[in-house]
Amino acid sequence: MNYTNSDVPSGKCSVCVLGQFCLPVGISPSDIAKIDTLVKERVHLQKGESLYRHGDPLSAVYSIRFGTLKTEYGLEDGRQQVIGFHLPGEILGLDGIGDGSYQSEAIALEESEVCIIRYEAFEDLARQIPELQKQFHRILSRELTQDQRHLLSLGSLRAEERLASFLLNLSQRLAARGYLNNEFDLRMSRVEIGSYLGIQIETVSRMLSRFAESGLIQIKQRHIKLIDVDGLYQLAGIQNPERTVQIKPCVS
Amino acid sequence: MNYTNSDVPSGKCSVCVLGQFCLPVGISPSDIAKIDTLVKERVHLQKGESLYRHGDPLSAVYSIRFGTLKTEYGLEDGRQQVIGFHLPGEILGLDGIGDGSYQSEAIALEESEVCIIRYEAFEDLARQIPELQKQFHRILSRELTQDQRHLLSLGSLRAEERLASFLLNLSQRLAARGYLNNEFDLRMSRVEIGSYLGIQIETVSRMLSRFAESGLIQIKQRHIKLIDVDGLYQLAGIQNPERTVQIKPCVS
DNA sequence: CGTCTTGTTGAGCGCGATCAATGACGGTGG
DNA sequence: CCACCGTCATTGATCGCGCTCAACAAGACG
Repeated sequence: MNYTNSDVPSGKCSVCVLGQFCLPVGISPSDIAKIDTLVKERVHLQKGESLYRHGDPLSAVYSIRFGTLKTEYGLEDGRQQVIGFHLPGEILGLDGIGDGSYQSEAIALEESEVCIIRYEAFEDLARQIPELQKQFHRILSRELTQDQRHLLSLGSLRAEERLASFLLNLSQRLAARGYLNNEFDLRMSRVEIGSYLGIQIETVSRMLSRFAESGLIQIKQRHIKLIDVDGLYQLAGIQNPERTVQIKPCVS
Repeated sequence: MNYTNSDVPSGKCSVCVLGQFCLPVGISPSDIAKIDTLVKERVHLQKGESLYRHGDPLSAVYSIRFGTLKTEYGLEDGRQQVIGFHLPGEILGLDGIGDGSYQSEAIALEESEVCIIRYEAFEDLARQIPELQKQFHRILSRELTQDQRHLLSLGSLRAEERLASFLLNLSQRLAARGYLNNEFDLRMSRVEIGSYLGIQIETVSRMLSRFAESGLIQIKQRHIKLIDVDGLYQLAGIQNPERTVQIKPCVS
């Protein structure tokens, strides 16, 4: 783990391109300057490095500047469950607030960098800036919703449907960040996808091949291209939200 | 749904026996008095009634005074996943904060009563009482941890293990509230347990019968008695936390 | 008492797990 | 540069846990 204490412009929230997805949503420039004083340090992680481990005392929460991380939750017997994959602008370490120590482990899937948000100081600042408090609550709440969708997937969907909704969820989140969303690289291995979806890697592989055969996607190793997005939505058991938006104006 | 606007003593947080599990943890009596002015209304629910539905605009979060509720998350095609079972002192409706409308539906499993916590006013108060803010964040964070355990269960455990850890989790939460924790009534149907655990009701039934045969539990309809708690922990793939506590002093 | 809902138990099947072999890269050293 | 190796992914063959379908039992309720 490589700590960087940086006062260069790119280290400040006020000029960070992720402002619209990260903590500073809906906050006035003068208040963002206050956040700048709070978020001064960053951590640089190589692929495979841990940001925090289960049981580490909570001192900070983290926002991803670039890169991808996974969080996983382990059993005494060694079995591990991947809980989430995390993209730039997302906040990590929130499960440490409850009991003062992280419950999961966060590991970089590629070279990544995260901003350190000292938690004590952050809570103080959130009390001073109502919009910051609101945004933090929104982030926590959306994290809950994301986990609930994940629970629905593991509890009620078949392997095929889980994989389809996983790909679509990833695509949506990439799109929200302005990345190319119908063609991207999977930063996680088949093992990690399988763990996340509660299925075996052979099943992941087979389903991806089947999707490709059906003309829903193209896949070469970890590079994936979504061809028939509507078809994927149909498979996932949910409607394409973009379609819903397109149709609404016509009926109302 | 039956609204009650009550100024009787029992309606106040300051005298509520749930204070130690609910919002007012770690808050001074004078500050609890402020919470009293916020939490004046309650809702009385009959079995089967909804507290809120998916899409309802968020106006409040709720704390359970008595009774049990389930939250579930639905798919367009009708499939539903039970996300959680909720006991007195727990906060409901947190998934509505993210986008201003509830993402799940909360339904009473028995006659229940919840306190209405107007959300706007609550956020204001949380800014004035640092300990209230801290406690709220702890509650949100623990909710995340609970969901993560649930994900581990659905993603990595076999049916038998899921059921064992479900029973133990319920038992722990009942114990924390001072209820009898080795003998209690399941407030939820087999269908609801099955949905929660991502297995079919026949499997729930069979596993319970098997547990009873093995002498781990006694069960008659919805009344359950845990006989061999350590055995259940072993089945669930986790260690009995009470044992860990007992052993620790010896080795250190 | 019959009816309806909820839970239990049995029999057979199928989805996805498991075991196994092969293929595709990427890195490393000769 | 290619040969070698380790890791990761794909594909096939077989197995088994849990699903599905079905019949029956036990309460709950009018």
